[in-house]
Amino acid sequence: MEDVLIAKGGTLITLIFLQGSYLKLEEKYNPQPVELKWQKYWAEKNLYKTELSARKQNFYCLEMFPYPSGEIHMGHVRNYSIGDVIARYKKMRGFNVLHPMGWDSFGLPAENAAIKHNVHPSDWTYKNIEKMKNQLNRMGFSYDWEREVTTCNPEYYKWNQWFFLKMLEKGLAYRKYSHVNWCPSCATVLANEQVIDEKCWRCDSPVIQKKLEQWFFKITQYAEELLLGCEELTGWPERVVLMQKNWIGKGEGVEVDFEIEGMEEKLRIFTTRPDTLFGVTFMCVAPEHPVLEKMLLDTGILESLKSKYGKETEKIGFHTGYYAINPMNGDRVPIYAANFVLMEYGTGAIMSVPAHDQRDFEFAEKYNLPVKVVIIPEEKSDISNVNSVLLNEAYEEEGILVDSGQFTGMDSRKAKQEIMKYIEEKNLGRRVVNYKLRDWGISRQRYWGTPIPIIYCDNCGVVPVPEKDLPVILPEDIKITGKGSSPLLESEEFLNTKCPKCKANARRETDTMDTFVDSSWYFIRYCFKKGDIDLYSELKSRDSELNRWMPVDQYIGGVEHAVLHLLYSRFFTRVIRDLGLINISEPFQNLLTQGMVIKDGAKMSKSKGNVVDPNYLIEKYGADTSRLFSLFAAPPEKDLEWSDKGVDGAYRFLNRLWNIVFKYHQKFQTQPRLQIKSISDLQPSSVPLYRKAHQTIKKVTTDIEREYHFNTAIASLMELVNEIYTFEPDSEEKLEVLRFAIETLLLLLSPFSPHIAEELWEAIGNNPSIFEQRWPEWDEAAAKEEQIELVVQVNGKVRSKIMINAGISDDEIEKIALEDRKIKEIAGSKAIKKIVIVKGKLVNIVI
RNA sequence: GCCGAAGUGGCGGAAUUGGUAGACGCAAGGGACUUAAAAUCCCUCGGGGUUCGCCCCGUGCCGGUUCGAGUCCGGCCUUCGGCACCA
Repeated sequence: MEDVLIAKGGTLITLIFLQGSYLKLEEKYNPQPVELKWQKYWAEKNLYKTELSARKQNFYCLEMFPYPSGEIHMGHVRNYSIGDVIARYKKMRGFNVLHPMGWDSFGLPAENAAIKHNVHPSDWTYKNIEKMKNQLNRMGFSYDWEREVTTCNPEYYKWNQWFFLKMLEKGLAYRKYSHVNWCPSCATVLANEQVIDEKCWRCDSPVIQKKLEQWFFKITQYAEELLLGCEELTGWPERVVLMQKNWIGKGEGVEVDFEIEGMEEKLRIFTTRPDTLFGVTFMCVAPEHPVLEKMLLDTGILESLKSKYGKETEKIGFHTGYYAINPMNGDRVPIYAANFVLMEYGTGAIMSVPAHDQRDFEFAEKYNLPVKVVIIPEEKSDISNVNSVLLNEAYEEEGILVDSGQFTGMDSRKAKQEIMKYIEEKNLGRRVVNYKLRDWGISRQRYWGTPIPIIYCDNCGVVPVPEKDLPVILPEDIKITGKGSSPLLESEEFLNTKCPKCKANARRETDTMDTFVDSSWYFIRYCFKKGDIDLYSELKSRDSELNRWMPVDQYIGGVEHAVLHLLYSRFFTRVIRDLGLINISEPFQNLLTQGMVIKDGAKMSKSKGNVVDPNYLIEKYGADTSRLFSLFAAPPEKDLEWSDKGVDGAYRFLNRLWNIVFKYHQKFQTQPRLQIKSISDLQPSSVPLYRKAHQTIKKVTTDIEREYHFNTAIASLMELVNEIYTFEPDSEEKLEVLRFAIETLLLLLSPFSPHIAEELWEAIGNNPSIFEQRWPEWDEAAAKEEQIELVVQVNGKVRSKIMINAGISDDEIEKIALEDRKIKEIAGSKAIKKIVIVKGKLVNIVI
């Protein structure tokens, strides 16, 4: 108490001398030492360790893990800043927060680096992980590294192999022939991204398609469930859900069997337009269709057609010489083989209705095939001879059936149903559902991936590696040349093994898994601590860690993963559910897809030379400024236009904050606290800042809760700083109000710019860590304005603004408005038709 | 082609449920401080008019609903994403 009196007397120096322990704050904001100081403190205190106390609610905050390229980029800074704000905010709100990070560390770039720089993919990858981990820590992100996941670690990919075996048992993994991109010159398989303009990325030779036997996951078995599950994705952006739905691509229709003249076999087609069945003038089958083999055609023509299969824009085909009979009307129509018919969808054969399908129309024009109109628009239904009119394009809309036997005159919607019924009754076909979704090919003819745990034995055939022998370790002593077949084929030690069944000599599968397998369940792995885990025992545990944390409460990542990664993860979660490991189906409750970081109107990329290096930003401005700007410049889901000047602005803001705290921090350290009980006890000049502080708590809190609108939350923090700058603390009470405003400000700022908040929090006499503080709460009475500005409109135009007391009655508002000098001038003697009053805001006088 | 999102000052953006368009920041202009500059602090800042009181116009374009529309409805235009022979 004596100390305080001295301080009030103004002899601060004496006080410091007496106490000898006040905290020193640098006069100028120098971010680097401050940030390093607190990063060290947080690490030593293990502040981000995940806790699981039953008293608190759990919150799982997850950001998409990076590929360890060696350098973080602005996209990471943005993604992880968003996640970090949420994690820190939730922690301060009293949740147990799981906020992990890891490495999607298998994949092609490591092999490319190996070829280019002659380093082992493993060394290259782990070195990169170390570098990036340092960068992420330097950004001050609050990860619990005890749960770090590294997918290229056998401890992790062992479970990829385990899931593979489980799926094999359940018939969800199978082998079939499939195409790969093949470069004849490098004699190697190419990934899709290595094919540029149908040429090899390295040697420019044309890429050909080669058929290899490969492993698939039967995701199509879950197609309907994945589609239905979309309805539960209420916390996802609608467009992402829509993209998922479109990707699954459910099509309801009918399969119809057409007899082939002179063959036992029937030709089965799929159509969603049974109402056009009477308009069939020819049939088309995919070049791969098995019926073609029985037709004993010229293989040369067929092969050339196969080479034009798929992506060609021009439609090519040839007549097989065979004819089919339309079961509806007995029409005899030619069967063509055509490059535009896909073997993978439906039955690989179609009925062609050129009058009502644009693709068939183009094909018919090219090969001079007849066009038969069977549907006409309702408004033209009086035209008598429709087929004498030449079409310029197919009529694909619905309409009225003509020339369609007993169905003539029906509208197409009804006809669809009636014809389907007819087909089923007459046993000509059946209703079916088709999906665009294909099974997931997981085989990659690559080295740096999870070995597929399969052994090929001459006696026993395809033999799965027994679970007890997992993991099948990726051999380290290999040579990567980029040419020739997979490096695993060259590794005798890996390749040669014994058959687990008959112990004879056998070969291992040399393909590795698609890296999407790794990322399809890493969020599940995070629920356990680092090190060897035992999913077997999890199978038996009812109240497992897994069920306590899953689903992810908030997932944050780029929209580029809107389909594949998210769909595969939803698939895996269901498989894992069906194994009995987890009791939920949807892994991600809420999804935030952040926008790209743009500079000079284009996505940042090395080739465009418009990249901003986060290292440079950290060096020049520090992590707090980098984080703050990337959160302030745009709301998270929108693209962010980079602006060097804007970064200056964020830095300026933190400097203003620093300077104002520096000005008062010694006073706060020595001044005793006063209790502010309620806003009504304050002297009038204290009220505005106190009120502003409460309003800011409300604004920041609701902005975070409302779709994470950090940009407006930060704007309101800036407003509070501006208000603090105009405040003169010339009394003890006002100094206390100032202290309250600054403490509030630091608490609210802490998730965004954690280091400076922590430093200033300590400097004004509080104990660290600020992250052990509770998030502030606002007092509605204090946040409410006493006086409001009443907007007075006449016929919807603003004519006057009057300050009134909040909460006065409508009658009084009306009276005040009509007595206003300006309103009298305008409204004058005119008759008032109507008066509309919006509580506390506006009055509109209609004359 | 199909599906989706978005168009607001010189720029990034704000306006939460149909109720003051332009919060906050950047840039620009002016002033204070300084021998000077930087930094900092203060003021102005959509366009046009003005008797300096205010008035008119303004959220891609055209129309509609409403006392009142950036916001809702109908029709266009532009930009950006996703899918693309899926029968």
